[in-house]
Amino acid sequence: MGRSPCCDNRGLKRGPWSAEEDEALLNYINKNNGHGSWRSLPKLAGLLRCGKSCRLRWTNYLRPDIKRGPFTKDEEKLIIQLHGILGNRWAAIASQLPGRTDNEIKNLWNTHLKKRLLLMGIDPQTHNPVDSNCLTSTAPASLATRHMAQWESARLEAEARLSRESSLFSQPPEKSEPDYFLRLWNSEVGEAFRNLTTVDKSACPSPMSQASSSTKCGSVSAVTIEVGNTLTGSSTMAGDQNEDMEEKICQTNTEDVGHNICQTNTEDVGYKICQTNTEDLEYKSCQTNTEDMGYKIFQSNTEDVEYKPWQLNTEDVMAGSDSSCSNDLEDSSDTALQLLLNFPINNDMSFLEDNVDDYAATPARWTPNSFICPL
DNA sequence: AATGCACTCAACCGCACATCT
DNA sequence: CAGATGTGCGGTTGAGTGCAT
Repeated sequence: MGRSPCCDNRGLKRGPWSAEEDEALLNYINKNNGHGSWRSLPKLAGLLRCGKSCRLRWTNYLRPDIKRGPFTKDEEKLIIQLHGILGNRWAAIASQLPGRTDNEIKNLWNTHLKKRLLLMGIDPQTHNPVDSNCLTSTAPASLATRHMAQWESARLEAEARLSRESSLFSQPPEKSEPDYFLRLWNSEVGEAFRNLTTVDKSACPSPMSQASSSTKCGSVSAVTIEVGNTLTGSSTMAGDQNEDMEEKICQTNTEDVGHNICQTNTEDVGYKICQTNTEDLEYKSCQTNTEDMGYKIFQSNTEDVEYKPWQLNTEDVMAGSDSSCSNDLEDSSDTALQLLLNFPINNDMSFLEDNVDDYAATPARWTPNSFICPL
């Protein structure tokens, strides 16, 4: 490959692994209940490879929990969503896709997903619409622009909230906000929200595809989600004033989607993000108090189903799961990742249901309307 | 059939960070 | 605290493969 070796591996084998080498590596790891030191492993396992090569072979190929086979559409959608949040942090993205390796996801992105986004007129790096001059003649530019503008709105809103809230805590997630998103996503609140969306799927396929499948979701007339959490960044902070700050995301019906995110604080910072329908976008967001944070999650629909992952006070939270204890910040901005992953209702990725070849071959199918509401 | 091109994916490299001494 | 060592990550490469000419 024209580069100098990363370590002194003169005399060591390189290139594709043979079945014998795989077997030797597997046998060693199985015998020793783990790989131990990667550097010493090759000698101990009788392999003429460097430790790095062994580690790579194990993590990307031999590991027993590797999922084989092509990526599903859901996995591809999730990768695109996560990439919009995390960027090229393949390992972080892979952590959200059990059985998939960072290498695999990276390859998928570079060989498939990136091209698809480009064909849609979306910059795969920024997830923003590319310059109109660069759009292909067949790409639904205006649609991509609108969708990505919403995506960007949600992202900026979440980032603004993160930035604002990080200043409220003693240990702000300065080092890596993407990790913060992942912690949120993996926290109890995140899980609760995923459950909500899963339940919601029974009535409506997914938050992401609600717009595209609106005609099939007429029974759902109102969905309200509140995130409830009294957890604060400091144990000395009061946790019984949940009402002072609340988040509401309301979907009034499937045709006329509305989000109402309210947050007012002592500095009277106000955000407005409100989406009234698929064509007319408006978002509202206001924060009422910086000291007292409370989130509620509940979902009500025509059957009056409510979900309340409610945490009444700090002690309750601290006595909860490890994910709650590990980082208070996980719950301080629980709607941030939620916003990013579920907020842009119109961030329809139904194009994943069709392959690029179809798109290129029959651009007439890809009118904005058919993109929003595919047959 | 031979050749060239495009694509895929396993593997490599260098860097950054964490941990150890 | 500083240097050494180990590990993980992201970017990149190139062998293998399939398809078009």
